Amino acid sequence: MTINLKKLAESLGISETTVSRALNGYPEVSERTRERVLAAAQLAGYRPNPMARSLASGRTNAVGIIHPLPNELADPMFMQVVAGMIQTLETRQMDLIIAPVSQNNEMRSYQHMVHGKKVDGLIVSRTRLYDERIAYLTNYGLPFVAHGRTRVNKPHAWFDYDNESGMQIAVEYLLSHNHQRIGLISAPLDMNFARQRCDSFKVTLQNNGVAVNPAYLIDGANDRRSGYLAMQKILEGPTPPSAIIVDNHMSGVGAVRALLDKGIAIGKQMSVIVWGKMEDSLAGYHVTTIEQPNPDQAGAKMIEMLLELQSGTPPAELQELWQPVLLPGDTVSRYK
Amino acid sequence: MTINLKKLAESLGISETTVSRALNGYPEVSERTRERVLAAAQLAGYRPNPMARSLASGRTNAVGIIHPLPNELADPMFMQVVAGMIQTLETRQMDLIIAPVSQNNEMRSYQHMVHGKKVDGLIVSRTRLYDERIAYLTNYGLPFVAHGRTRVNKPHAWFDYDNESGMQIAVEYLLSHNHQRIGLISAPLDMNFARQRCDSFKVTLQNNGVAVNPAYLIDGANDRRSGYLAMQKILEGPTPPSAIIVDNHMSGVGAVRALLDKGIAIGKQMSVIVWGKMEDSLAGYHVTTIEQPNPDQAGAKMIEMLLELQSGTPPAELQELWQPVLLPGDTVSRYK
DNA sequence: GTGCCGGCTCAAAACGCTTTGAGGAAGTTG
DNA sequence: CAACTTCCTCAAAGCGTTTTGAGCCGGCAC
Repeated sequence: MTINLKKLAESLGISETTVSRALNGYPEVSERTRERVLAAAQLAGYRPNPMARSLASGRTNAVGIIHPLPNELADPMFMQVVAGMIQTLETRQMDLIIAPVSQNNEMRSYQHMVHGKKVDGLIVSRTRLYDERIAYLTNYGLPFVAHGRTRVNKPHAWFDYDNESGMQIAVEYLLSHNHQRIGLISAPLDMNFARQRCDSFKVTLQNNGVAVNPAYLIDGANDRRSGYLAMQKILEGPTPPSAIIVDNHMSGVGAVRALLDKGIAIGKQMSVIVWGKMEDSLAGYHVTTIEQPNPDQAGAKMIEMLLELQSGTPPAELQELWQPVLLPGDTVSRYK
Repeated sequence: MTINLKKLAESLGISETTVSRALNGYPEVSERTRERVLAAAQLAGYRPNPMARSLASGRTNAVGIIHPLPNELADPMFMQVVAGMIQTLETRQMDLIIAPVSQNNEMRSYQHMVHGKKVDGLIVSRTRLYDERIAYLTNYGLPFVAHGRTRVNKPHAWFDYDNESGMQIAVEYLLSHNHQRIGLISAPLDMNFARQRCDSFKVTLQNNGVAVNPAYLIDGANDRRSGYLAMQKILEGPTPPSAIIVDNHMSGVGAVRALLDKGIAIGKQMSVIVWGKMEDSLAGYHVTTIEQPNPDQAGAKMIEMLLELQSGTPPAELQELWQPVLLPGDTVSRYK
């Protein structure tokens, strides 16, 4: 049926070894032979069987990313990161395998991928404070790059945007606009990014001599509904804040929606900063955001880090922190 | 390092054959032996190597779905479909592999997956009128289920929502609200769903004695920006329509945004129906929509169809058409 | 007691590739 | 011209499974 190495070798009157080497660019093959082989392979439409290849070589030429459904994939920024990864992988003829997974089976999925030797390396997204997955991968010895840091004893490779400085910028921006009562809507605090942002939020306020009001701090999920509810709850208090920071895109969409529903003038009655690009989807508002620039390059960077890891660079040397920036919109105004 | 069949068999003093059979539930193994094997495997933490398994058996226990980046994945309905697929696959211990792909390399990706024998079957999403992918898969003989129909000579398995009837419902709903000048914003017409909806749009109008005004028909991409521009263009005409149907979610978001920006009262000055769930993201409006119910069950159904296909059911018997429904919101009012 | 059948088990041959270790044919050196 | 390289090529041994075909053993029918 399909053509394989053996047939190809036979048709050329050459051994399988030589053909394999010619195709894979090994130096111990004469130029003349290589050309003959390549031409014949091309002509015959030969494609090596990846299963056989991995079985024999122990490599898979694929990197994986395991993703909780369905929320996460909806984040436009995440998709751009993935796009960047793919582009980098394509140039190296490697695959990206996204294994989506329903909430609870996450660890099972990791074990499956790792133990099943489906991939040479893994991208771990949305790191948690104490991350079981990272402990597992470290222990197993499979190369991986974490999208976000985590608290773990052995150093690992990670890529992250600076959550602390980003939050500091946001808070100080609001302070400089005279706001004193500032609220924060967080993703679950066992996620590392949420924790870091929350901590930085508190520290920055304190450093500026502003007391933190616990009633202004709400953590939920990172989805629309949760953002909506959080905003509702904040508005119900006796003295609502004059400005709100939302630490993730999806909750941001929900929170803005809650304000709209309550008929509150965004940017006038209530200033809003959301973490993550908001596009132009929000009711004519151009939301002031903390952005993580160049997500596609971030994706590319993570893949490059993974490849370096595979070629022996120690994880401790592969840690990358990029700076977020504040992008002013029309949802923050001076408090009077 | 890791344990394999051979070691397991040795430790039990049994042949590899028998162990393999015991684990895979073949009947030619005595109950006593099977129990011993299962216990030992469990204890040793044995997991068969999927590469070796596929190489030997020719099966992969995985189904694939190739997805253009980045737009498509952002559609919330699509994510629900995927979630449904995963759940069904999990019960059968199978994997879903999403291979994201940058726009142009789509065919290359298909060839890679198919020829590379990475999957036992494929879900083809967003079918086009004349679909190269489907021709390729049909020709190659790999089982696949198309999400959407296509024009092709050999019958294939497909799942679809009834585009014609859905559009008919939408148009007649507007007609019954006294609208006569009705516009349509379409996804690219080489996509099957867009074509069918557009055709049905025209037919329904004509059947009701209303002439089709070509100036009211705009097709673009299925993304936000395109929807925004399309709506702008429609509004610029000398006699804009009094009602608009948008045939896809992403364009719908953009189109509504355009109306907001122009300060046009949605549901009063301009009635709007969008195809696909709009959630609660849109500026306080509850958009009237044509919905495709139970997307998760749709995903499950598609996987089941694929499995049936693999066990020999002819493709012609695996064609499923579900009915969309109109969900009234507050963006359509009676035309006076 | 012979023949046969059913229930278990096994050795060996795939599956399609990579990699190792060996070796032949030139070319180079003394 | 022998000895040593260097360059290229090859046969064979894996990689970890599944699957095929054969064989053994006990029981049952004649």
